[in-house]
Amino acid sequence: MDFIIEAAVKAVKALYQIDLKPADINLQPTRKEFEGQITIVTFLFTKISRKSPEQTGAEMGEFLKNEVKEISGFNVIKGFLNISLSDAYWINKFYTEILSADFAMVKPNGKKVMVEYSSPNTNKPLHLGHVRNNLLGYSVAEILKADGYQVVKANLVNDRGIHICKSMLAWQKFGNGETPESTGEKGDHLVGKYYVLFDKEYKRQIEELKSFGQTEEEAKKKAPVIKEAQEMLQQWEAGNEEVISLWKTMNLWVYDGFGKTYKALGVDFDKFYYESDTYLLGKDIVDEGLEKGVFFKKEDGSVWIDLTADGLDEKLVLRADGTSVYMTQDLGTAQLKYNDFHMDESIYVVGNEQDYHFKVLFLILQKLGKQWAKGLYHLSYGMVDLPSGKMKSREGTVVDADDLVDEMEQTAKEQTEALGKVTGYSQEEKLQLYHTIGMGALKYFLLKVDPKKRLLFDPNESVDFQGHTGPFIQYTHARIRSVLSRAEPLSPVKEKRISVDPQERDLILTLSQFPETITLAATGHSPAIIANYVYELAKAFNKFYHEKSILQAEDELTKQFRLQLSAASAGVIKKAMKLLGIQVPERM
RNA sequence: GGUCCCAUAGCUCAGCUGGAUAGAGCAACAGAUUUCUAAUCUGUAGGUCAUAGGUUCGAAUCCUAUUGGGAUCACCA
Repeated sequence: MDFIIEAAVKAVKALYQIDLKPADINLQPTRKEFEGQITIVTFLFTKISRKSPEQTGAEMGEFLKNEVKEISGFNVIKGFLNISLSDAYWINKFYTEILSADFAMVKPNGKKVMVEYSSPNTNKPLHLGHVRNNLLGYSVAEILKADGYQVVKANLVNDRGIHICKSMLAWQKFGNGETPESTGEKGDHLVGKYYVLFDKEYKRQIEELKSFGQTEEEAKKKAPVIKEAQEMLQQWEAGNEEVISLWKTMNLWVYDGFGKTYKALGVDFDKFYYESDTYLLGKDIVDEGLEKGVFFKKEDGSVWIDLTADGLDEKLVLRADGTSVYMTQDLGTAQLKYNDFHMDESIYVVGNEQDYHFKVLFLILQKLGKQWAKGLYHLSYGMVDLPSGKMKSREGTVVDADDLVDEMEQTAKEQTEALGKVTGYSQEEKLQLYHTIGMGALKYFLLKVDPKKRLLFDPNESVDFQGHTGPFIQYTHARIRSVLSRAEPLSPVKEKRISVDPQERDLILTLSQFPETITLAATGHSPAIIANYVYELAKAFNKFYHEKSILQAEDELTKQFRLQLSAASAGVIKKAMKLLGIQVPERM
């Protein structure tokens, strides 16, 4: 719409002899209840023109209409100049822009970005909170790709630490040699079961000690199982063969389980980092910081950074005994990742409870003079709550990711069967369809919301399949494909149509916004922008579909035009949904 | 207590760098199918945009304060 802005600048110059910058012109889409497609807000110009908004608008409208051939008409309501663009403009936009092979294909921008997401603990299965993380990370990566970035999807697996030892210990004590093979249980669930068992035993021992007169605090420290777990961690760090072997075995079980969940969710990674490899990193950065005077040492030997001047606190970066803390590790890992890929930007998809941590992490790296630190971004998202409150994996009160996937597929199956839509499907096709629809509903439900807002998930009410949902958009796609399958295959455009109906024009307008929407979503790191866009598109198509006949169009040229328009709509829907990690079926 | 985030219709959410009568979906009610898939479409009803000030020609949007909810301020990760 740059040509309108340019012309408006010209109009102000010609009418009122004032030079404006393009940024001074305020364009917005015309509201549906008014005639026109694009609106110039003219309140600003009234100061210049010293005339009423109505008169100013009318003068400018008249000038623009004469100046710009694409403008076919205008109307003025208060300070709003509503401009109608000619059919020829929309027709041309459709044939040359939207139907062109490279529509919404962005050229590589030469930038590399890393998206780190998922980052699970290997002591328990994934739950709904992880699902939000995975879907967000995957989608943001896809959106950045579509916007021209080279993307590295990374997963930093938290595979060591006291929490892992808890599962291991409980399995040793109560497991009787159980394996995923012997029980048929998914590996991550098996391990998670022992994590919960540990906690039960731990709590029992605490109560026991308390009954002997110990305080809660003492009991928590003295309970035999926690001591054993701590000992196990020390043995792990010392490289005790038996412990390492058990650790490897149980981690493999978990990875096998995670692999299945990732596959069901449709997410993947280019690079895995393991904390067992990285937990000792960062000490050289501590030395570097001490040298540069960014860090300082306290009497006990612990190393700190003073961030009070930045409105934050003093923060520990290395313990007195020389061992790492979380921050030490993350400093080291950030450097490692940069050394590996030299990316321009790096996005951490991590929950908002770590806002403070990342603020500090990025600030420290900047203070250390790391040039690449300015490309770091924390994509913070809100927690997923249940009506009953917070999810607690130690207590087993979580919405399990695998259960959720199953339930979604089951609901999709029930809905589909109730509608009688699966005649002529093979068993395999049915399962595939239920998966596509179930996941479409779940993914859309989680991604349409602004990431930073917390999300309330009611498992009983489940996820809707009607209205503003994934299946609604999938259905629109399927319906288009159905119409197209009834027509002859599309042939290259020989003759162009010369007029458009309002529904067609709205559809062309919406389609044409796809490229800018991708860029908007990429810069804002927000799949929600894509989700809301594709919903608008599906609605625009449904309206068109409802009011205009495609196969029974008035004449052959109109029919061809509408088929092309439908095909283009299906194409954009498919692409946009792919950016959300959602597949669209051919039939449903 | 310090810092950060959130608050829009009964419910779930949009509302871009300030612009028109604050929009969708669900739920409620009323309609549309001998016609390309009704998981659709059309209409009715539903709001003091948490509250109070301020900036502005104009504020849901920006600023300040207050209230409510959440997170964080670990030698846990």
